[in-house]
Amino acid sequence: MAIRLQDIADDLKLSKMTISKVLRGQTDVSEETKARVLKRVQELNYRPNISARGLRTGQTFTIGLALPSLQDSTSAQIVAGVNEGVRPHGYSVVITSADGDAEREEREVELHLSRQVDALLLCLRGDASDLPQVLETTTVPVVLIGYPPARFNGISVAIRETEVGQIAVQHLLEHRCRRIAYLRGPRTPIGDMRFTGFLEEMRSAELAVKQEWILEPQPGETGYRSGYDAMQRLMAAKTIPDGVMTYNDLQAIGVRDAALEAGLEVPRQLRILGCGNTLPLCETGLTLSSIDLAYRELGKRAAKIALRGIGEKGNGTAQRSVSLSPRIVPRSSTGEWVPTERKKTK
Amino acid sequence: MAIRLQDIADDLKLSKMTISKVLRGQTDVSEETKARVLKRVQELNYRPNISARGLRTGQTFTIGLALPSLQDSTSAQIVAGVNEGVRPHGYSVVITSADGDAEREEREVELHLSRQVDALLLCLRGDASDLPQVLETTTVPVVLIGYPPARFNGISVAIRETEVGQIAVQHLLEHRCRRIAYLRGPRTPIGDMRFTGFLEEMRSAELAVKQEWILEPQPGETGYRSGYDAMQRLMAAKTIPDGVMTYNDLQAIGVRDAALEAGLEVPRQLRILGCGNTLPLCETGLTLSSIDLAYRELGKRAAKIALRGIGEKGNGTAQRSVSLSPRIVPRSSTGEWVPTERKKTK
DNA sequence: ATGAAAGCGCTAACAC
DNA sequence: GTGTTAGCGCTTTCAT
Repeated sequence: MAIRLQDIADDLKLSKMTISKVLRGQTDVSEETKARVLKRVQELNYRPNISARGLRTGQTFTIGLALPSLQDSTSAQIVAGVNEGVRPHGYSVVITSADGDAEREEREVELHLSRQVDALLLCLRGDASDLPQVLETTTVPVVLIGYPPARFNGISVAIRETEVGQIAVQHLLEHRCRRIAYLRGPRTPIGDMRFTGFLEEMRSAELAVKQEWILEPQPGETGYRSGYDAMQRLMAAKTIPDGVMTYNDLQAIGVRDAALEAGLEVPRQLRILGCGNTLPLCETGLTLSSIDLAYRELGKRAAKIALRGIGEKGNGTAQRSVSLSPRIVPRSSTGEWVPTERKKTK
Repeated sequence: MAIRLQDIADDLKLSKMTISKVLRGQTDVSEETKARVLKRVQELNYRPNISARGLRTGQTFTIGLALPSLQDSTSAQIVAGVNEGVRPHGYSVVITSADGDAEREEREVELHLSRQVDALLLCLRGDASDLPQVLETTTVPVVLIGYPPARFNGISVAIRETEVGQIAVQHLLEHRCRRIAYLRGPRTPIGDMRFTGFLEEMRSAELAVKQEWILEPQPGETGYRSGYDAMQRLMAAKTIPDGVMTYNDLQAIGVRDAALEAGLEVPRQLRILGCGNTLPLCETGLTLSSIDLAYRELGKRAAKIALRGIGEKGNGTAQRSVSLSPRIVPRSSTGEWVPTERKKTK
């Protein structure tokens, strides 16, 4: 077994209480004993047992992060952000993944509660319509990451997904697009919100939304191919759009390739805007403009809010939900046509 | 406070001992009480306090994962793999990141030990030369992910990095390359091993290794630009290579772009092999051949080994270290020149 | 088949 | 300043 408080006490002929006090920085200990204790603690490499402390104090200094999956880059960013957010406060993060399974989502939450996490960060599957039932009978602070299901009235942090559609249209308009096509994502709340934003902004710009320029990929098909296929369909029509916005970056690359193969000039004849800013190919000749979704920041904010929520039992200065605005990352696929220019290295 | 064993006991007019037994599947309880207990446990939504259990049994059912960073895709894959590996055994994973800081690496380990993790998975910074000192005074099973520093004699799991260099050369040879260039990564153990493998295989194929075809990027420069610049240097020489292998995929894309811009035909005149298989652009016209490093599998294996190590106190059936072989993922950048062909969708 | 007692390592509350 | 007592929620051991 590891070394305990009692061991130090015996060694120093003190009571373990004194050791405990020193370790927690209580002031009612003489400088001398404090020094002796600290020294011995160092030497013996003592490390407090957090389980025991947690049992006594009711705080585990652990927060749970329940994710729908760990495969996608979104999750990875959230994980990084949450870690960053809790670090300054000495908290640890326990991560679980439901791997897209609704039932497991429920079990995940149970697991975290069982572990007595001080707070729970919950990120539901994109198409989840209900909150895990377990949450109804619990008192730990929960922060939802992403959009909450219907009747949820707790705290949540999310990206303003409608703005995604809005700024996309704005950006394309600024670059003189008038015939804008939209490659929808799946029929999830997020997909719908982006689309709503798109429609709103098109309307307020008094631009026509042609039915055939709104494309919907096959369910489960949101990869490169769906973008490629979509662009082919667009080019088969009488009028070809001069701007395309997609649900994610991979689709945008598909759109780009289909367009280039058909001899279209990008961005002169067709401007392409991806979404997610997930591709690291930022310096390629024809670089993809995209929309940054700030998931990392989202995770960080969620963590901060949760941590603040731990102190104030009931509601107190009740935390408010937060939403973050997406941001256009302009690159050459929506920019002017500039023959690739590079700095010489010496 | 949450609901406790005692609450159920009171409610059912039993002792908490009986409840505990039922919950842990002991057999010396009558079927009838068992049923009653289970029912009430469900209704009251009881969840055992794992801290308390851990305090008593000495097991926390938690394993620690200490990473050097959370930003890169490698980490994300390891995280996913570890999670997958522990799930079937009811373990949870606590993740920490040192964010590239050597001192924090030490503190990370301390944190995990303080949390009484049942095992620790440790992934050191690429240029770490020493094991955290804390480990010398601990007894929890440690599994090192990646290559161990010099005098480490514990268990580790790693990718066979020398094989990376070897299979790269083999693959290029099979595709009739004879003038092979190598864009080295940083001077880390991993970078060195890959290079060693490269040299070995070149030697056994009796191919010349020209000094000017071994390129080394500026320290800290392993992105797109370093590949682009490297290729420009290669093209400035008298003889241009007919095959290039890089340290990562982004560099390979840089190489590709520089080559294409200069009018070289890829793969006919120049075959390019990346490393890491990290770019999701698998379906673009000119797709990048790469080497899959199986970090996810690595994480999974590490977890499994650690879990097995928990039971067997001392050494027993002492676990052995494991290494995984990298795998070529051939695509068009090293393949024959095939004009992009695509299936029509109906 | 059920339960009482003891204790895991720690800290809050209160002596001295 | 320092030490004593009690107990967090659970399981191990041993009576009944």
